[in-house]
Amino acid sequence: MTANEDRGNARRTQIFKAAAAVFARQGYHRARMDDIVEESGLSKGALYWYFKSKEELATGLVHQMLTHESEALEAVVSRPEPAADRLRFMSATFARDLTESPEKASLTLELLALARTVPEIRECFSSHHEHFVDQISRLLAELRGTRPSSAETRTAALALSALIDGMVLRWALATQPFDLESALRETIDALVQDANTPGK
Amino acid sequence: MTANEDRGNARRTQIFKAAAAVFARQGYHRARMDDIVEESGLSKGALYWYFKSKEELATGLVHQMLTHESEALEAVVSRPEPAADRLRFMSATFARDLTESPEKASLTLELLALARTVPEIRECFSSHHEHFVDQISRLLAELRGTRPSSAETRTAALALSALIDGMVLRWALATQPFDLESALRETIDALVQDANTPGK
Amino acid sequence: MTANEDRGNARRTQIFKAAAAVFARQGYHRARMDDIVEESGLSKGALYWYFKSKEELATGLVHQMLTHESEALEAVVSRPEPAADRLRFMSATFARDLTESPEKASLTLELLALARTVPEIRECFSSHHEHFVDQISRLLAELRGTRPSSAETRTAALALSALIDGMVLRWALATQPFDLESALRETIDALVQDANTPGK
Amino acid sequence: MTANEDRGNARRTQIFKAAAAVFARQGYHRARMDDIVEESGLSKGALYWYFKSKEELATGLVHQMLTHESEALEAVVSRPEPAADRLRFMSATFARDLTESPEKASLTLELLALARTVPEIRECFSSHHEHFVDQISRLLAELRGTRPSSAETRTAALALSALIDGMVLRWALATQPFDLESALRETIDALVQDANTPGK
DNA sequence: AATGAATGAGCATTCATTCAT
DNA sequence: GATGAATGAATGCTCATTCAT
Repeated sequence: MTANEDRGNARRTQIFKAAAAVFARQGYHRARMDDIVEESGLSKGALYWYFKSKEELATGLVHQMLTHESEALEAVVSRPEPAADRLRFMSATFARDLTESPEKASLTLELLALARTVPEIRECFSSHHEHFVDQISRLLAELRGTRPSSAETRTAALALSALIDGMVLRWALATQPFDLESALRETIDALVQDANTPGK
Repeated sequence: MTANEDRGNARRTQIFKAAAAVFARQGYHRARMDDIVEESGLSKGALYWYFKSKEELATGLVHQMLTHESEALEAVVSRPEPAADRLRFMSATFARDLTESPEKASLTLELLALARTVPEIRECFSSHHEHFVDQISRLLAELRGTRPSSAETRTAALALSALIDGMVLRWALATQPFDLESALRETIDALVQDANTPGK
Repeated sequence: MTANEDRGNARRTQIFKAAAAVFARQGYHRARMDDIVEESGLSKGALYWYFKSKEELATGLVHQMLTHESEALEAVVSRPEPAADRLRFMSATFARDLTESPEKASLTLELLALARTVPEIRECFSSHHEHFVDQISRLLAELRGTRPSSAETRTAALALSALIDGMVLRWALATQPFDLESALRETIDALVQDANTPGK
Repeated sequence: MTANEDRGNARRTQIFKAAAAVFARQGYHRARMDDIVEESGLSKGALYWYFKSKEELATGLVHQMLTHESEALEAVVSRPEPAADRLRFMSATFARDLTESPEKASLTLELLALARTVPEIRECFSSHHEHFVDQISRLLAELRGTRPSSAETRTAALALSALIDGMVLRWALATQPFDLESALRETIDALVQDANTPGK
């Protein structure tokens, strides 16, 4: 029955949202299933009806989050504008999203730590990272006029994506807050300029 | 008595070592105090004689680790060689160290996640990050002939240090292992080349 | 649902009974939650489902015990017989109850000691003491033909209730056992006689 | 060596004082040996040099306290004044002492509860109670012109001593403080008056 | 599907006591 | 006699998971 499936999906989404909030706030290990139950407005039985365990819930959440993010990234990369603009747009979108809901960075850090211990989660992040590099490679290839699969381009793409992650990490932990968007923009601008410099 | 202090410090070091191993292996939350007790060869009472709680132990460990790391970095940055060489050397040392003992990256990720929840740990990382950027700024300033405090230099330094962190993160989580040292070297080389390019 | 409430109350009663037995036998501090769990036949989780902590369990137990005792006392005081008879009856009932289950005195002493440390328990005993004096005042007032609120009557009631408590205390600790009922009876008889003596 | 013995006794007294303070404040079970160490200004080793265990320390303390109290009582009872005055004086002294240092009542309640569990302490209190009744009997016998060993006199003495204990108990736990001295005085006065009444 | 009472293994921490110095 | 670091059994409480209803 589609009606049932719909309700099921709605429930799952509801639970993911609650779990995301609680994990971001308290961390995975300090989050009790009861906290998620309360946050979600459902009952404990319901929660266990949809997810067999806390770990499975976390795994599902990671799947969902990274899928969303990949899709968003792909949407940006596929736009018709010039590559440089798309790069800047991507970075800005990314930064704005996190600035508006900083708990996302927190949550991601938490789930990254969890990835060390839970192979399935690790797999998710690992392939997401690869996908991320692929997309950035496409952009950089256009920008530099190289093939996306060239070693140089992939190295640059890996560097850029690592840079973004590292910047977000520092931003999330910084005691003296700084503006993520401009920090990223300045860096990207410098790199894009290099890319256009003949001889590069 | 210095003898007592010495023994006390030896014990603390012994405990830090055990805690580092156990946290790296199992993560902070899955690590039981009994595991650390066993790993350290001491008794539970001794452990609690030196650290009031698991959290205080973790905090102490972070202090110690980051202090060591800062000192190591400073030693490298203060060498007499040309800035570019020091930069490469730093990156190589860093990469080799992690490649030889990959559990360090694991441990750091774990403790970074803990920083979100434990203010004192967060403070440690935050100031360590700043210190890191300071040192890189010194190197880049020499390299580019600018002042270490110039906005451009600091932005570049922030970017570079973020890049290193992000790269290590990806390396630690990658399902398909890659060579951290060469990945870092290639990136650094590219950047150093840029830096030497007139007009930069 | 009333069915659920009923079961809940039954559980609570079951736990109180077990806790009373264990506290009486071992004292509050030497009683382990596991002992109460075993005595109650429930599981540890169930116990903590109904009481958040050992202290809350003790507090609840005191509430229940003193409420019961107050009601019993009130029932006796409200009987239709002459005041002197009610006084004797009360004392005899009290003594017989304790003689039959001496652990009650033990338990009360234990909880009194706890009252020093736990404000809520102290409050319980304090107001129970006041209530006790009120009831005795009613009896003595009838007996002596004064108002229950007259200073003399209240002093006498306070004295009498203190006397009963003190006697029970000595009885509970005496190495050479004595008969609580007759000790109380003789004292009360002497006092009642005084009360009837003209000029009092 | 007497010098050593003296120091030993001084130490013991010092420890008793500290233990009394800590037990009164925190109760026997919540008092840690370390608390007593700190309060006494001695070291842990020293404390265990003089007392083999916490229980032995408590037992020794009870011995000391009750011995003091018995001696004080005996001193009062042996005075040359009329029996009624001595009775009043005893009660007043008793009340003033407690009012000035209310922690004594707390401490006694705590140790009474401990008596339930520790036979030696129980024995102490039990014989102290008997001694107390003996002394009161002497007073009442003089007052009433009976033999101290007559059943009536002993009953009255038991009642009076129970009354005092019970009153102190209530006073120690009362939420709404009352004046212990006058409460006792009024009661004693009433009883003394009775005692003088012919026919009693 | 949903509820929430019940389960019980797990764990951080405490603290009386010991003992090498 | 005195010190205080070290010991380790003991224990209150948590919380993921189950299951009768």
